[in-house]
Amino acid sequence: MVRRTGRRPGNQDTRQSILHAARAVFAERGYDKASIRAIAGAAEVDPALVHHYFGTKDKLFLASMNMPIDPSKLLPEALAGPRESAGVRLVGLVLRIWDSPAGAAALAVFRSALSNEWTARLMREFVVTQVLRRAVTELSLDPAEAPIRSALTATQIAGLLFVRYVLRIEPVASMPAEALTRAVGPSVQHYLTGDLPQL
Amino acid sequence: MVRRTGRRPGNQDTRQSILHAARAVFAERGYDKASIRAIAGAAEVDPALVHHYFGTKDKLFLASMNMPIDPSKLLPEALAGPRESAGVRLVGLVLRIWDSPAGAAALAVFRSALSNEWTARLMREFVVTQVLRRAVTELSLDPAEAPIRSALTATQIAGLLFVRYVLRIEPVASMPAEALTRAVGPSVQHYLTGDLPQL
DNA sequence: TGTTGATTTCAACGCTAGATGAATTTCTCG
DNA sequence: CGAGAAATTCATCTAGCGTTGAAATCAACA
Repeated sequence: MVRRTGRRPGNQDTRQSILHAARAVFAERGYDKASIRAIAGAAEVDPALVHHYFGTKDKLFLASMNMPIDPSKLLPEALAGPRESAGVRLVGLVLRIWDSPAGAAALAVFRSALSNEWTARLMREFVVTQVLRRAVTELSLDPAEAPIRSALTATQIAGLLFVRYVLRIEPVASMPAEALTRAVGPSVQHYLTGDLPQL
Repeated sequence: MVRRTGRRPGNQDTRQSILHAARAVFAERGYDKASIRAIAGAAEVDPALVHHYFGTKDKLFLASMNMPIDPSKLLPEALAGPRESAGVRLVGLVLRIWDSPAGAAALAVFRSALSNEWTARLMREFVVTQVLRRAVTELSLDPAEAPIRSALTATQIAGLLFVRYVLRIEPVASMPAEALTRAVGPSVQHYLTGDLPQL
């Protein structure tokens, strides 16, 4: 048994404070404009401490995005049930996530995806492998049509998030999630299981 | 007639080169990551010259976005015709603009809209006052329903642009515009003139 | 108490950014 | 030509960034 002397790990509140501050600042400003100094300031901590705990800014970003949402648990839950209402349930799930406190992390990735190339790649891979591909198998779509159906679905959902949370165009910005779900769900439903025009 | 002595204005090539370079770099990198130095480099010009002609970076951005597209001429053209196919024509117009060389300027605003707050406001005001409001009157929508209809339309179109030109998710990224128009047009049409669920 | 090692701070490096003002070149006209 | 104004360049300022390494602080153990 290795008897370690010296100060025991103790105060890891600060590590958590930094993570919380990082999520908030990344969500508000996006990856590039969120400075380590600003995050440290929000956590009332010295900037160097951030590096001491997380190394680089990249790693901090990944660490702060890591915990929040697990689509492998949420998606099947939303997609299970009648195929005819999967679109509505999917939109509802997305809005519920984004409106929740955990949605800050998702918004951070979204905001960062335009200004920064590697966060865009991060988001693209996440969307494609964790969301779309999963939805495809869950709904047992025709493999030939699956890519186009999921990409079209992505257009409607991405646009919804863009207008509601980034551009904040009214009345979409402050509508209750339920009403928005009823309005947008059918379009998604159509992309998932409706007739496709000849391409 | 005022006869000014000294060197006549002459070489305005450089001013134009700077504008061209600015549009290209802004479109590729977005407002924040497009540096004056990079723009000057692309125009093969000293960075200070850019300031000499345009003052600040803000003004350069506005100047380079100024000429390209005039929605007051294009929109009526696209919206005129049967109401039942206005959605398809609108999507077709948008894709034609973005695929054209002039679309670089539009893409610049779009890319910049997430990373920078005042460019987002710029885009929001442009979209609301120049596009949506115009479309509303052109289609003579019910004033009570107009805001929600145009905002929903914005979600679908913004998402389409986001997935096709920013995230570049296949197959939407490289589909011919016509096929995409056929796939997405009906959704837009539904938002413009279809039945709205109770809100 | 004094050693130890984790926690936290301090000061600084190297870099890039937008912006400025003086200096220099280049052209046109009297 | 040479004066004068525009076009263009040069050196530089200030500010912020991520990052680093050494120093200081602190709590638990021997």
